[in-house]
Amino acid sequence: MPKTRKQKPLLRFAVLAVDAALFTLHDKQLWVRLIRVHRPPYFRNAWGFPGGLIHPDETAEDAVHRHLNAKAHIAESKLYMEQLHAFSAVDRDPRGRVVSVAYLALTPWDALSRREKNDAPDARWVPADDTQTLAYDHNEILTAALTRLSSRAASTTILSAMMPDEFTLTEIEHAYELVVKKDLDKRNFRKKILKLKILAPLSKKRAGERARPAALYRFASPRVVEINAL
Amino acid sequence: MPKTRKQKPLLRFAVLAVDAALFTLHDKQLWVRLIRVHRPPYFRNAWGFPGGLIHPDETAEDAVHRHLNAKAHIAESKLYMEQLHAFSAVDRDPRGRVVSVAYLALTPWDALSRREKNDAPDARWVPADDTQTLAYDHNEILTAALTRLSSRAASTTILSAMMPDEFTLTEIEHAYELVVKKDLDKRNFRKKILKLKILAPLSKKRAGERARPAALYRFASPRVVEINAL
DNA sequence: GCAAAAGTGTTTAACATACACCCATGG
DNA sequence: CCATGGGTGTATGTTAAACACTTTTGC
Repeated sequence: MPKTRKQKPLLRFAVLAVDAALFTLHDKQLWVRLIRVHRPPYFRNAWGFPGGLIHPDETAEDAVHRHLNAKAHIAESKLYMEQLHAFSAVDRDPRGRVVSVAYLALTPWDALSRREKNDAPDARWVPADDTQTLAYDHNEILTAALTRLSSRAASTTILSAMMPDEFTLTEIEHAYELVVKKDLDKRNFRKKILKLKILAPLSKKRAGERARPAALYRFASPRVVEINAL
Repeated sequence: MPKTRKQKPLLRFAVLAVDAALFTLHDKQLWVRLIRVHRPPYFRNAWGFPGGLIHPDETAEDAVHRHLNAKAHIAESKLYMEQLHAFSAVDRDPRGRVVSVAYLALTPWDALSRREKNDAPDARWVPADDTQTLAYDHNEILTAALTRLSSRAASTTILSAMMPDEFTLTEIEHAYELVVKKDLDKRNFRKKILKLKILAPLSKKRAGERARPAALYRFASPRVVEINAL
């Protein structure tokens, strides 16, 4: 991270921005969306979260949607968002005083268009635990987002916001294991998640996988609800 | 709550403020600190949370301390604070675009000076579940603060921030009952809280209460830590 | 001696955890 | 027929919840 220096603020008042840590599950990994940050002399070809200023006539949530669309090429279909934290360290942006309201955002991989899935010169998906240095205080935001994601996974159905419409019990077990970073016992996990009644069984199986076909499920409710999971 | 109207913003950019929902426990009630809000023509002799603008050279936390001191006459001795949520509804302040970062703040009653305890023309303590209409969107902030307080009480030692240095098991049981709004079983509560090892017994009792003297305890750690309480 | 609050144990049900083998399919 | 991942049950320990009487003090 470039060193930030105490300096005369460029702006008389604090400016308000948003940042979004957007995650998705794909190919047995947790991915986060990064965009290129090129702000010489402070950041040259660095990467950070999509975000930007809040307009006078929009809420913070509105601003996140707008910037995700413009900078990260992510439309808001099936996007789940919750506010994470307002980051207000005086020197968090070397250009001046910018307070940022950070959001945790989730989307199923399958809900993304081809353009959204693919990397571009100015936007890409990277593994969420890839410990690269990000622009501004975005490493701090990333840590907060991963911590929140993990704790919400254990107490809500938040993972429903990253799962495809249909999935097997093994797939959702892997999703939990990725997010809470802990191996789970297959039999105990299945007993527990089925007893919670948050999944609805589909009357079909996924065949053609050179192994025994797995039963398919979907989340019973499209909403994120509190549970006592894990 | 005064009706807010869509109107031309007075400011070109969003202005950043903080608000603090400050609670304390006293006399078997949960109290919240309110200050007088007099902003004609929008609010005349209304009440709301202490708060105000963030200066360019201070963090949001700094601003909360400053405004609590100036407006609510609360110094920061033994003040516990955690960020609640940034409220960004476009019309939340009828005077113009103001985004507010709200904080949940707690203090023990005993840590307050006489001036801080007493009501004044511009500041007073009111029962937290007193359903009066507050200025701005402060009823919404109050609801969020009470919900957060209750859920944090069940999963952390956050109530230590409102307890006196020494207290009886009955007193802390009443604190939990007030905050989570649920009656607890005396025997089960004592077994559980003692097994958690978050309390340290003092070698004295509280006598002179025209009943059997009660053993005194303090919190073993001054920090708020995660537990599996209640 | 009586009013008031402190203190104390047991039983039952639910849940968490640990653990290993057979099954259905594709190649 | 074999490699792959799907699917299943039991035993044990821990925790949650329900429940009532005796003790110690001040007045």
